[in-house]
Amino acid sequence: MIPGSDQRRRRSRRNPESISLRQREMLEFIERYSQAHQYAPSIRDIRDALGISSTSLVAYHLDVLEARGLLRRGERTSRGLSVVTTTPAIHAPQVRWLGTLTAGTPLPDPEDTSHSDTTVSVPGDLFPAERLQSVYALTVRGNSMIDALVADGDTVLVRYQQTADRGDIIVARLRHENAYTLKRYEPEAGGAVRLQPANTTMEPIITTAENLDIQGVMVGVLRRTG
Amino acid sequence: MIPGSDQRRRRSRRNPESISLRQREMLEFIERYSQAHQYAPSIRDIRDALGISSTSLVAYHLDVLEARGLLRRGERTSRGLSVVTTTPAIHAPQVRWLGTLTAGTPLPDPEDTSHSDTTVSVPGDLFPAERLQSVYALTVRGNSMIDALVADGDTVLVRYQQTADRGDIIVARLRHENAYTLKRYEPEAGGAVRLQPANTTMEPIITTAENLDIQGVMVGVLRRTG
DNA sequence: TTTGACAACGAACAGATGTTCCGATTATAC
DNA sequence: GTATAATCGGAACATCTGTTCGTTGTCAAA
Repeated sequence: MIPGSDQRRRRSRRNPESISLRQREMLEFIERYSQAHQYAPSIRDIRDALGISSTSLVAYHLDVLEARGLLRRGERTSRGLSVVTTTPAIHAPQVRWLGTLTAGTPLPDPEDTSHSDTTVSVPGDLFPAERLQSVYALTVRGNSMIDALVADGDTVLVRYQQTADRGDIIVARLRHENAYTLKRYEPEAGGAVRLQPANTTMEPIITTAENLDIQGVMVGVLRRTG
Repeated sequence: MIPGSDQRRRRSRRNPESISLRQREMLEFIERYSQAHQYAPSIRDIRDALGISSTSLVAYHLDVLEARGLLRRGERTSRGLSVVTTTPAIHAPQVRWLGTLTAGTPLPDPEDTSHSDTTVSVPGDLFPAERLQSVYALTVRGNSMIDALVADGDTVLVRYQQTADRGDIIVARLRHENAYTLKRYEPEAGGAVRLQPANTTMEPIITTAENLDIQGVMVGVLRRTG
C-alpha cells in the first residue's frame, strides 16, 4: 500500500487514547483470525493480511495497541496475542469430581470413567490453573476427618501423588489398619512419621514410613453451610 | 502384597475411543492453560506441566488426542492447539472482600470503601448467584474459630443479616465479653441460646438472647492448603 | 523551513517451538 | 514366556516467530 495514495487515513493523533485506522484494522484482524483458528495470528500473518512489508512495523503497531490496553501480549511468546474485551469474563477453572472420600474406602481412581463428565468449579484466584495439575475433587462422607478441619459434605481438592513434603496435609492409607486418613505429614528421624491433626488441640498419631501409603496431598477445601 | 491395594493406574486400551489418564490430564491442562492465558501452551509448556521429559512424547500424545477428535492442531504452528470439547466456559461469581475476621475486632463494614474493588471468585456450582445476596468474603486471622472448623487464613463467606434460623452458623458478637465468635445457633426455651461448635467433640456455650448480637450467617468456607 | 511525532521499511538475529528419528521400556494379549 | 502395542526418553534439526536496529518517508505545528 503506497502511503498517502488514498486520502482515507486522516485523524488527529494528538489524542493518546485513540488509535489509527491501521491499528483498528489490525485489532479486528486479530479478532477474526483468532475466532476462525482458535489461536492468534503470528506477526507475519498480520503483516501479510494487512499488506505490510515488514514485521517490525507490525510489532510497532502491536506495541501501540498494548499501550492503549486493547491487546495483551506474552513476551517472546509465539502467537501470544489476545484481544482485551470490555467485559473480562472471569472463567472458573474446573476440576474433575471423582466421588467420595471416607475413612473406610479407597480413593476413587482417576481412570474410572463412571463420572467422567462431572466437574467442580474452583475459585480461580485461590487456585490458579497452574496449581491444578492432577488435582481432583472429592466429597467427604462422615466426620472421620474432623481433626483435619474437614467435615461431612465438604468438597476437598486433592492432588494425586505418592510423595509429600513436610507440612503437607496428606491423604494416606494406613496399611496395617487399612484406613484412609487426612493428616499433616511430619516425618521424623529413624523412619517414624508423625501425623499431626490440623486442629492442634488434638493428639498426633505416630506410625512408620512403611505403614504409610501416601495417595495424595490436599490442596483445598470448599464448604457450603446454611 | 495384596493385589490392587497399591493401585498403579491401568486400563484397557482396546477401545479406540478411550484415552489414557495421561492424555486426559494433558487435555485438561491445555484447557486450563488456554483459559488462563488466552493462548494455548507450547509443547514444552505441556512437557513441564505434566512432568514429561521429552517433547516427542508430548507430540505423541497430542497425535492421539487429535486422532480421537478431541483436539485440533495447526501444522507447524506455534501454540496452534485448540480443544474441541464443548466445555461452555463457566462463569465465576464474584463477592466483595471486606477484610479480616478475628475474635477481637468488629466485622468490616460493607459501606467502607477501602477495599471496594477487591473481589473473590467463588465456585458457581456450590454458590449460585442468587444465594450470594449480601454475602461478603472475609479472611480469618487466628485460630479462635477452630471449633467451627475454620482455620487461620480461611476465606469465609458471610451473609450480613441480623437474624438467624436454628442451625445456622452465625457470626455474632457477645456483648458482655465483647468478642466475636462463629458458632452454630441453637436457641432454647426461656431466652437462652446454645452456641454449639461445629466440631461436635467440643463443648457448647450457653448464653442469653440479650447478650447475643447476630451480625451474619456463614454460608461457606474456602481454604487453600499446601 | 525546521522540527518532532508517527509511520514505514528491510535485514539480520536470537529465541521459541514443532518435528523427526531411533532406541528403550512397560503393559496387555496370546 | 512371547509378541504386540502403547508409552517413554534423548537429541538433533528445521522453522516458526518475536525482537532489534538503522534508515527513510509523511504530516502537522511552530
